[in-house]
Formats: sequence, structure tokens, C-alpha cells
Amino acid sequence: MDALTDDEVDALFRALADRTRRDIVARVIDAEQSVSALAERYAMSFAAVQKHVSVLERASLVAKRRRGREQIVTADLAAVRRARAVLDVYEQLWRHRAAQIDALLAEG
Amino acid sequence: MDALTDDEVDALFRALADRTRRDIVARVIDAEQSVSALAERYAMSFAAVQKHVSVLERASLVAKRRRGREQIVTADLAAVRRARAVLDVYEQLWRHRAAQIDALLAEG
DNA sequence: CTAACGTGCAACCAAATGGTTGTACAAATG
DNA sequence: CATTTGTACAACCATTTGGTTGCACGTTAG
Repeated sequence: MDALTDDEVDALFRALADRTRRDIVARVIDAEQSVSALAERYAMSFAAVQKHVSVLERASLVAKRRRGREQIVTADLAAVRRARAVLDVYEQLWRHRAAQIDALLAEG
Repeated sequence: MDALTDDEVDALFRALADRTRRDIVARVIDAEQSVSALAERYAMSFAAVQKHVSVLERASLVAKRRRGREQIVTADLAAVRRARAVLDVYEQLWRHRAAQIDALLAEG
């Protein structure tokens, strides 16, 4: 569980901060599919979807695998879990602070 | 647990997609503090930090409370948990797909 | 009262984002 | 072979983002 760099966390959350990209992630979790198959589902150009997939790829949320002339997009849930781990740190900080407050109250 | 709108999820993840804002969240979880106290910690203008706090506020990750001339920034962990819940949906989809594959294999 | 402090906000700027169209090329199809 | 399909990539554009400075205004301290 090597720590993520700030850049990697930036890329992760930025990739998740777009509804089209979140939808793409959901779709490829459900069933891996080509970029063009994905593009058919959205009211935007193929190139736009291609860019979204590229953003997801740089965030490691998806990977691409070539199959003939198609590029198959697959989900990588490890990145989702890394994002969750970042949020869990906040939860930990929260509990730590709560514990400190309790300690202070008990002491006083 | 009313469902979040796409806009709200967008705002949540976008707010988290910046290291300064993530650091601000961590700091105010540890101890609530004024905007100017926060601003002292960063190599940028007060106005810049003010804007970051504003982004976090619109994402409900923090709240501001006035104390005299100061504006005290406090963490709202509920938003962190909402973000986690979004990620959990992906995990659920993943398990659902895995279960489907298992069922297919068992059937065959 | 005067000065300093903390904030709010507007104007401005460079860079990134999310979209477009057009071109090029490799792979599959007829 | 010629055509269609799927992809890659560049150029371009409008909007958003992340920063700046400057100014106004209420609040606290001397």
C-alpha cells in the first residue's frame, strides 16, 4: 500500500468529478467494452468520449486493451479503493480528534 | 440518505481534487480555525485560500461560523461519507458482476 | 477615536477543461 | 482491391479554475 502522490490523488478525484466519466466507470465495471461502444451511449462526439477515457486511464480507473481494431476499456477497482483510502484518512483524523477531546474531558 | 444529484457529486469530487483543499479539510478536522489562520499556512494570498474554503463550502465539506470578526471553518464529515458512498456503489457493481460471472460458470 | 485585523468581493490573468471538427491510418469486411 | 470501422491526434474554441491585486467594510485593540 505505497502512498499515493498528491498528483495521483488529484488525478483520481478530478477524473471522478465528471458525470460522464463516472458513468463510463460504472458501465465498464458492468461489462468491459470498446471505446466506440461507449461513445454510442453519449450525446457527444467520439473524440470527446475518447478524451474522457484517456482521463480515466491516466487516473488508473480504467485500462485499455487492444482487440483487433478495437480498444477494450476495462475497470480497475484498485483505483476506486485508493480513493476510498484517502477518504478513510479523514475519518481516522476525525476519530483521533474525538478521542483527544474525550481524553481532555476525562482529565478535567 | 437522499440521493445526491450529479451536480452535488461533481462539486464533491472537484473540491477534493486539489491538494490545498484536501489539506484544509485535514486541518479543520484536526482543529477548527479561522480563514486567516488557515491562510498563514499556505504560500498563497488570503483571497486564494478564501476561494478554496468557498469551494469546500459549496461542496458541504466545511461550514463557516462567524465569531466576532473571524470566520471559523469547521469540517463536515457527512460530505466525506457521501463521497465514500458514491465509491461504494462501484464496489457493489463490481461484486454484482462477479456474482453474475460465478453464476454463469456454475450453470455451465 | 484611530489604527489594525479579518473578511468579502470585483477585476484581471494564465492555464486547464470539455467540447468540437478534420485528418490520418490500421484493421476488418465485401 | 475498395470501403467501412475504430482509433489516434491536432487544432481550435468557450468556459472554468486557481491564482493575483486592490478596495470596501465591519470588528477589535490601543
